[in-house]
Amino acid sequence: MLTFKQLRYFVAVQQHGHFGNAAEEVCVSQPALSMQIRDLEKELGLCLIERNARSIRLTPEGEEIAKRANQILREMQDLKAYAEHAASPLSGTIRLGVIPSLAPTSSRNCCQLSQSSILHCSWIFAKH
Amino acid sequence: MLTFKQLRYFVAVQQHGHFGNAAEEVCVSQPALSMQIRDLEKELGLCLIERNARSIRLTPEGEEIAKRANQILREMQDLKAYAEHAASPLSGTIRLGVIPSLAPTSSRNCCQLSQSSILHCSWIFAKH
DNA sequence: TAAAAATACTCCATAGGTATTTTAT
DNA sequence: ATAAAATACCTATGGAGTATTTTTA
Repeated sequence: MLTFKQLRYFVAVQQHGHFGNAAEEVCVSQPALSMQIRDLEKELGLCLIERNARSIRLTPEGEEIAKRANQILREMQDLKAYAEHAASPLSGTIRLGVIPSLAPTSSRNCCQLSQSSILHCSWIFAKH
Repeated sequence: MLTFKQLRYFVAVQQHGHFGNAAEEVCVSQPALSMQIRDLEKELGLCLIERNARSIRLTPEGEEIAKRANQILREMQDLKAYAEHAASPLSGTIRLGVIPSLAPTSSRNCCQLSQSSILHCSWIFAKH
């Protein structure tokens, strides 16, 4: 099955043009990364990388796949970022309650409290 | 680590509103799917699904994650589709050679061969 | 000859399956 | 009482590491 790991490793290879360095970047051994790249090529039925012993170059198909992989990885990061944001205790819809006597009638439901009022407020945070 | 599999299983749950049916859809047992969903929620630090024994509903965060997951899965499929297309023996840039004697000088590099000429052609496909 | 990727081999983590339990209606 | 998800437990697959080999410039 096509996996994110494979895409991550492949993008690392694209960026470094070097299996060893790419492996270091993603914190695995060079053989581990090689295997994942191999599985990816097998999975897609494509040769993604031209190996020339001294240097590495992506095939045209490899370039296209890399572009798409990068996009997918970005969206994955966005998803994670959204989750972190949503998980934060200060996120979500917040209902803010103020002791009525501190807020002049005219300013209820507005942002018209004096500084001293604010200093004496009871802040009631309710996660939506 | 956040995985493609987790997103697939989660989207299946969204679509079926039922762990068991979702599991069947993705061809794994219900416990296997439950575990992956659990891992996903743990990974994201979010509750994605409200379990109410008789029914299931996504949380607001779950809905948002599902939307993003669907988008990612679609791009993943696009990537695979592209790969299949690129892997096809008839894809890529094709250079077509014709025995000169069969093609009138005037029509070289054009599509002006007679039917009989075409029938006698040597077709030379060279994958770019 | 040297640098880099591929291969061989071993080990452990984890994904998945079956059986069972828990929970809420 | 029943339907559905969670948990427990076991097994097997495969992913990762180390050591080594192959390849080509």
